[in-house]
Amino acid sequence: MEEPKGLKVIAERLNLSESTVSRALNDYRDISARTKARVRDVAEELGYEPNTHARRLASGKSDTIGYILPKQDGQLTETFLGELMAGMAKTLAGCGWDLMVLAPHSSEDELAIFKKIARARHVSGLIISRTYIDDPRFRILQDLKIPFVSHGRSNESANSAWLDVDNELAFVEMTSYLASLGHGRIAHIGGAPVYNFALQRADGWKRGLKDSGLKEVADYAESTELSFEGGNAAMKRLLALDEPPTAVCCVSDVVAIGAMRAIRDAGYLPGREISLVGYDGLEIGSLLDPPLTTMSQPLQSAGSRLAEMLITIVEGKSMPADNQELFRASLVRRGTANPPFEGVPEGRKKHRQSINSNVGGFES
Amino acid sequence: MEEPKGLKVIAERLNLSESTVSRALNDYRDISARTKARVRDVAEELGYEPNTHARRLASGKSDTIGYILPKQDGQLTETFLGELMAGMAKTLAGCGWDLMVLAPHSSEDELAIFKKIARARHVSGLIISRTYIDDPRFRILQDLKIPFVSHGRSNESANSAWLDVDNELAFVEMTSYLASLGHGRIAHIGGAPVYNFALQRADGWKRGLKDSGLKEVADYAESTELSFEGGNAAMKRLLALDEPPTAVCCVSDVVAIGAMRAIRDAGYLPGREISLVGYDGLEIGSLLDPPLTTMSQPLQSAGSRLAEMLITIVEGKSMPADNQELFRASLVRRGTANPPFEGVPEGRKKHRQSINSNVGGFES
DNA sequence: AGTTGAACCGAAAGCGTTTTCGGTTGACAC
DNA sequence: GTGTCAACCGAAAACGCTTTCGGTTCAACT
Repeated sequence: MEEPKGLKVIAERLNLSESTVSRALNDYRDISARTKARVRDVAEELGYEPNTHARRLASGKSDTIGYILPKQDGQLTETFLGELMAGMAKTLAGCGWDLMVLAPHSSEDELAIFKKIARARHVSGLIISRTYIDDPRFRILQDLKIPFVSHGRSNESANSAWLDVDNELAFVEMTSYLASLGHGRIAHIGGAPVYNFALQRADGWKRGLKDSGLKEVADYAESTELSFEGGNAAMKRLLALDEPPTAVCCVSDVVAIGAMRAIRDAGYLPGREISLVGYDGLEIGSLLDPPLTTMSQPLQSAGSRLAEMLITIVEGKSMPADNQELFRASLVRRGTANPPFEGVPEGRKKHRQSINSNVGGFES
Repeated sequence: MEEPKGLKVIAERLNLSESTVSRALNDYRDISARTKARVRDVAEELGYEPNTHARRLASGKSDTIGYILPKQDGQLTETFLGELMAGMAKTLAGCGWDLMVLAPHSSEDELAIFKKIARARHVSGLIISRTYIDDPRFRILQDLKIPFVSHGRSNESANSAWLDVDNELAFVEMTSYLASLGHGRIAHIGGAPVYNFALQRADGWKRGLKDSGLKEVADYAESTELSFEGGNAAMKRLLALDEPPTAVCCVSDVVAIGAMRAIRDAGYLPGREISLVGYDGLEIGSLLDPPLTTMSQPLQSAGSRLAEMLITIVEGKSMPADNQELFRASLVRRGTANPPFEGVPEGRKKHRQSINSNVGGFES
């Protein structure tokens, strides 16, 4: 049972040296095809698996990349983690690389992790997400010479590698879509202006308004935290305006769901008196009543692409700045975006009316 | 800039041998306290970080555990991944261990991963989840002598390590709770009877019925896939019964949400004519209308505990069978579980009534 | 004075690869 | 027959750490 493993045994079996076996396995070109074949056969037969640590020590490579888990501050914002990581892990595995996850407790902890990696080099590249508009991590990682790619852009990302969704375009489309339905008073509930995507989405909304020939009303630009309560509160403020919007672009599905609730509580029906569109494409949105119209982004492929990009960078096959990709979100039409309601505006005052009587009626 | 790192420099600086430095850093007891302190100081000053691969090669340990990502077959079932993994990663990091994630494409691929690990030993332990009632992985991992702990039990888990939620107890409590509210006709929408948790939850429901002196009606035991559609379909079947239940225990929140929709579509209001309770404690449930009553399980701490258990097993400090822990789920009272509706049973025929008029009214 | 035994530390042998550097062939040309 | 050049392969030195095994020193007992 205690068979001595390693290159050694397979070398002895073939009367070859260990170095030859090693080079055969690694497909060096100064080994004859015949020898390679013989080596491979025996390796296969013996179920040989090289010792990862020895290999990495000798080669000086780590074949490992790390993914920094976003802090679990929000609640269900992490719905996408599974898919994203699966995407990364699979393509990495395809290249013989490993995926290590790092979960910093705090920002200082994150920095400590960076420093450790810079020295120990046991992780040869990093993927970060949840980028801020001004994100110090870009500078830090560059200074530490740690290869990385970010899921999301930043002001600092001009010459680093990133993959992002075209948030601005998504919100241009979203806004234009609502305008094309006939809406003229389109508001925006955005996220805290520290996150870069929040900024981009707000910009997209503004551009969408302009493209549609609508003017931007200052009161229609709300900003809130990325939560149900945040969306709820923001929507309440919008509803309290003298001239409330007839449609709302929400920075995320969660915020949109909060807004839906506020709309309901005010006696309206989301998608009828007030249309709204979310962002993220959460499955859960389709279970709502009415189902939430939203923009969805690719995740599995994003994870996969992030991994690919990082590998080429780590291997020096491409420069970071040459790896900047924009994915595109796509509109998922469900039930909450419809032409403006032509009915009695007084509905607003009747709080307990039969607002939900046409459940599901939008989907048919 | 190219300072030679390693034990060597710090040894030279102190006129010590590398071996002494190594042992000082690793807190061997045959090194004087004074020397240890000096070594540590210099190490600190130099920002020394041991080379992971060299260390692992020499020591024969890998200090790494792997987590097998559950297959992404379902849709939003992976909501918990972020929290769980954060829990694992953090406690592992505290012990100097790494977390590697593995994402098998298929069952065969999973097996291949196991085999590779068994040989390469670059991962010294595994955490698996989504256990089946008859789960071949337990045998395989034992045969391959790979230390592991499962998140969830199985028929095969008698003498292996696991951490699970007491699913049965949770459903006993859930059922009893509904009974205590006055319900006499309590149904169950369960999951596919391959998953162990599905079985346990069904058992809990049965025991809960018995404990409450209710008899088990065969028609009330539904089984379906873990999705919105599954819950929806199952609920429709229940509603079509001559004597539909007045309350339903659902195997998951997602299923419960599907069921809610079916209830609505039939012209009832979830939580009024028909009560229901979900399971998982998804935040999203609180955003529904009415908010979903559910059982929630601890996740971050589960991840943390899983990691702790596995470490002690890998280090040989405890036997797998001595690491079996049952966590407890807790009832989250929201809006969908209430005393039986005393109103007109004819409500059932009026499809388009004002069913949503008392939105939120259950929570005050 | 001799013995014992902690208490400390150094030398050196690994750990299992990769990789550089030569060395040995044999073929082919001159 | 000497030289040349590929084509192949082996020896051996890393890689940076851990760990075993002794060896020295010095205090404390006989």
